[in-house]
Parts: sequence; structure tokens; C-alpha cells
Amino acid sequence: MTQQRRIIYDVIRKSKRHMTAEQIYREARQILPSIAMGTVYRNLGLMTEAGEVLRIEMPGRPDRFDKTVVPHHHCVCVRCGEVYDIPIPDLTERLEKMLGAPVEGYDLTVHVVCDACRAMEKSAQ
Amino acid sequence: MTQQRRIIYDVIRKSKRHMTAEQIYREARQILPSIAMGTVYRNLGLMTEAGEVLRIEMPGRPDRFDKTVVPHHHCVCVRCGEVYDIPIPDLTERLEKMLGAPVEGYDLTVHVVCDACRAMEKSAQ
DNA sequence: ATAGGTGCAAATGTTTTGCTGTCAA
DNA sequence: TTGACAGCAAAACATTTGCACCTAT
Repeated sequence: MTQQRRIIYDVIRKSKRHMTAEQIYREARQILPSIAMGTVYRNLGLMTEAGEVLRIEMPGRPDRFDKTVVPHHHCVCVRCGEVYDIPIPDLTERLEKMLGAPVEGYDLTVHVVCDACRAMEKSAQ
Repeated sequence: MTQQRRIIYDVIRKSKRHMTAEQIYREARQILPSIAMGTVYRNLGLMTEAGEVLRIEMPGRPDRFDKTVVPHHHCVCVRCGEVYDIPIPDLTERLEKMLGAPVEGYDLTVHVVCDACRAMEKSAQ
């Protein structure tokens, strides 16, 4: 494990949010200014393959990375774009029942208005 | 409605598949060789906004376009990448119940091995 | 010394956009 | 005739990759 990889991992582990590669890069540069974007992407890919972090993919948005590697679901705020974990059970069996065929997996992103944005809207009106 | 837009729409309407912009472009060029990729994208965007076609977005794959505009779900074959409609009911209420909060919408793509690929695998072994 | 990782820059794939000219209403 | 749209090329955006160099074993 190189210095760079350790820094990238620490950034992800310390963050309460689900960060994009760009955000991780900016944080990592605070610690090691010479680190390159390519190195961040390369290590994120390797760490994802190794199961050390979880890559969250959503249509039309940059990937985000999660320190919690057990499979779980996410929602995205339609106002601010922030991504959060949500406590929803695995739907594979349900989908197989509805579909009547084996399911290899699925992508699910729930669109919501997050608490912060809801509070803001309430105070604004 | 311009000649180009009519052609693009016809290509989508006549196809049994869910085509990418690239595929639509290739088909359209058979009819009007001077048509430009930008024109295809521009019209796909306009037609999507107008509700004339449905844009199917999936992480890491090019968008696909569906002549069936009523909201419904799709699956993607993990072998060949082909996209199909699937008959699954709307999950909004279920998600809201599980989440205990309002849901603005959601993206769901089910990963499967399609019939064609399943048949191929069966005959191969 | 050597296998692998780094930094840099260029390429990738998809999609959008600026601009100038053209066309259909 | 004029506003919308075409064609073209360049830019945008997220991400990957080739390559020469470096660095820990």
C-alpha cells in the first residue's frame, strides 16, 4: 500500500458523505499536493475491485465512493444532489417473483428531497 | 417538424429494440446521409422533453430511447447489453412505506441474462 | 534490480453547445 | 422574412490509459 492509496482511503473513511473522485482528489491534495487525479481514479478502481470501498453509480452523475462496503441502497436529493444511505431491504427475490425469471442484480437510486433541503424550503416560504 | 426529426422519430418507432443515439444515427444516415450526430442528439433531447420518446438512462452505458412513453421499467442483459421492457408495477408507494418519507421518483435497472444469451449458453455447454 | 505505482498528458466515450448558414412556415 | 433548426466542429465531462520515471522492496 502506497502513501497515495493510504491517503485516499483515509479521506473516504473519515468522510461522513459519499464523495466523488473530484472531492476525494481535492481533499487528498491538502495532504499530498503532488497527488494526481489519475492516481486517485486508479486507486479508486483498485480499491473497488478489492472490495475495500463501494462504488456508487448513478445515471448522469459522477460516481461516488462509500466506505460501507456491504451492499445497500442510496438516495439522491433532487435539489442539492447529495447522496445518502437508505435502509431498504434487498429486492432481488421480490423482483424475481414479479419477473418470473432469475435476476443477476439491479441498480436502484431513489430520488428524494433531503432533510436539509426540505428545511430550507419550509423556512423560505 | 423537420425532415430530420421525422426520420429520427420513424427510426425509433419502427425499431423493436431500445436504440442508442449512435444506433439511431447510423439508421438515419441510411435514409439521409447528410444528417449530423449533433442533430440526432438535439432532436432526441427535444423529443424527450416533449414526451414523444422516453430516455432510458443507466449508469455507465449510453442512453437508449423508447417509443413507449408511459413510465415502465427496463432490464439490461449482463452478457450482451441489450435492454428490454419488463412488467413490474410502480414501486413508489412501496419505497415510501419502506423509507417513511416522500419519494420523488427512482431509477431502477434490473440486471438479467436475456433469453437469447441463456439459450446460447445452454447450447454451448 | 525489478515489479509495481506515480505523475502527467493525451485519449476515451458520450453528450452538449456555439456558430454560421439554411430552410420551412 | 424570420425564427427555428441543420451541419460542423469544438467543448464539456467523467474516466481511463500509455508512458517514462521513480521507489520501495
